[in-house]
Amino acid sequence: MKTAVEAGVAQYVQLASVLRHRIAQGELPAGSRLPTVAELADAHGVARITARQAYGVLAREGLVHSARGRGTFVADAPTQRGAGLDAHLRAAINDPAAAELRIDLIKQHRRQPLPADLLGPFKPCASYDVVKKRHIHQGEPFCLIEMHVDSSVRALFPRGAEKRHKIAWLINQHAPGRLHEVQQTLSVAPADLPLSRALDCPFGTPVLQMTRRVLDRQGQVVLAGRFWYRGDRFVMDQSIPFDVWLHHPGMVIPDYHRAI
Amino acid sequence: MKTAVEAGVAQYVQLASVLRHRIAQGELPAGSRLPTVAELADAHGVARITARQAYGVLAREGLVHSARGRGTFVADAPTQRGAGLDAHLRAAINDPAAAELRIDLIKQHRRQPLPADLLGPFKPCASYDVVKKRHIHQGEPFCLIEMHVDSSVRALFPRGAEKRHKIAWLINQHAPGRLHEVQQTLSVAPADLPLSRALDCPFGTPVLQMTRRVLDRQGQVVLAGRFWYRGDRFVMDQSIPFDVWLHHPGMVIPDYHRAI
DNA sequence: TATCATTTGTACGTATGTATT
DNA sequence: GAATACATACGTACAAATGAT
Repeated sequence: MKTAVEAGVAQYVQLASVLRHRIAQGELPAGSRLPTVAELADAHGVARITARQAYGVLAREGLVHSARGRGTFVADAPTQRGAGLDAHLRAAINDPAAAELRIDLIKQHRRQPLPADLLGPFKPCASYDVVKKRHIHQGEPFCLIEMHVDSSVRALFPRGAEKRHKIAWLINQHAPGRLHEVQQTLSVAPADLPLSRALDCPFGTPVLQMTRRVLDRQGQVVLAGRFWYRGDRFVMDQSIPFDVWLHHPGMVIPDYHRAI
Repeated sequence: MKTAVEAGVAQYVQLASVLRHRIAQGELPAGSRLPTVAELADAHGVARITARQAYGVLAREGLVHSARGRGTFVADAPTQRGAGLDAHLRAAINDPAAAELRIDLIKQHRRQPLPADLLGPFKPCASYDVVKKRHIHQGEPFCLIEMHVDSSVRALFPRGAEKRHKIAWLINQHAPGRLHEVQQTLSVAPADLPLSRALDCPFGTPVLQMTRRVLDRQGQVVLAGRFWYRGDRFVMDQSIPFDVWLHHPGMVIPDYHRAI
């Protein structure tokens, strides 16, 4: 074999993932004609068989269909819609008060300590309740979440409230004014095996990983969580005052002091 | 072969990803002893060579080390590679005034109109200068950028200033107080061919894509840009006042009106 | 109808990577 | 480590379906 760009992952799988993404984003609209196998192969510098296998993967997923002599086409109703085009999914991700959202509780633990990496350089509460859950939109999971909530705040929630609402929203409802600042760190990774199962996406596809802390005025970590978003379902919208953005106060970067 | 859990991905890569995940989660703490190759192989129903290859992947990543006759162990300081621990790269990404940053100008155009998707529902300036560039850290590109700057503001910059400073910082220096609000949208994608070349990363690897608008008090788009970050070099740190985050004002989502 | 270019689908031979026993 | 089998990837070639001439 020549040089597998990324050893261990077949080229046709990688090529398929790029095309899958373009279809989901609407760059290749429903019904449109895709490049011929020869064109696709030449464009990416792979053998025709490899390009055809990539189309085969997408065809089995129902995203494209091929016809001898005519070409390969994007399916009429591509089932997978990217978040960029789905306003409700976009709201489910970005709106703390999002309503059109199903929550699938996986596991709960009471009165746990907060892991050191979630605490960071801040003050912990006495103990935390841990909630593992998935957020579901139109029957498909788009986010896996591990939440750590101050146990004493969690005690204020009505029974089963976590099944219907996001936790930050619940805290704001039952302890209004308590939360003061959101700190979050975003990064990107390929899905490993457990994650690809939890999010029901192919192994190795891009995933957005976020850790988030919500602090009160005293700098105590009231809420901390880890989030994993399916890459093809992730769109984050933000609006930040310029001076806040410019000075990014609270930026938690060890060993770094700006020279101004 | 038996049954590949996920076709197109080698089993040893999948197995390695499971172990990597457990190490990252702390289930397999630093210094702890891992199962023998035979145990690991039996536990997952794979051949011993396959299990050994999985350990080989992790060993090359510095996550584990093996010693003949003793066994395989989680590394003492599980070196998390990537941007997470590189404070200067992290600053190069997040700090508008970042200094330790090389800028590679690719192309420039003067007096262009602003593309509709970058303008959004806002007011445009008369014309924009376009700057295509790459940001380089330690000799390696980590970000490809296409910037559109209000031509009249750009005219204030000293010659060649774009080679040394980020553009938002330049605007703030030469037109202080002009910028008012940052709006950005983040999404995730696999790298297509041109992008993988520009960022010098393998085809199909995760990339973070961002579009950013910076508005003045009148709601005019003074600066707009598209950013593509290599996934393995991307870490974004944010700190947002809770009430700003809760109401995410200016969230630009078409066709969505919250029911409160 | 017949012919042609286009395009998918199938096949062969070879080489290498992966996985099993 | 050896023998074996399968998957991936390359190049090439050709058959079959399609649409246009």
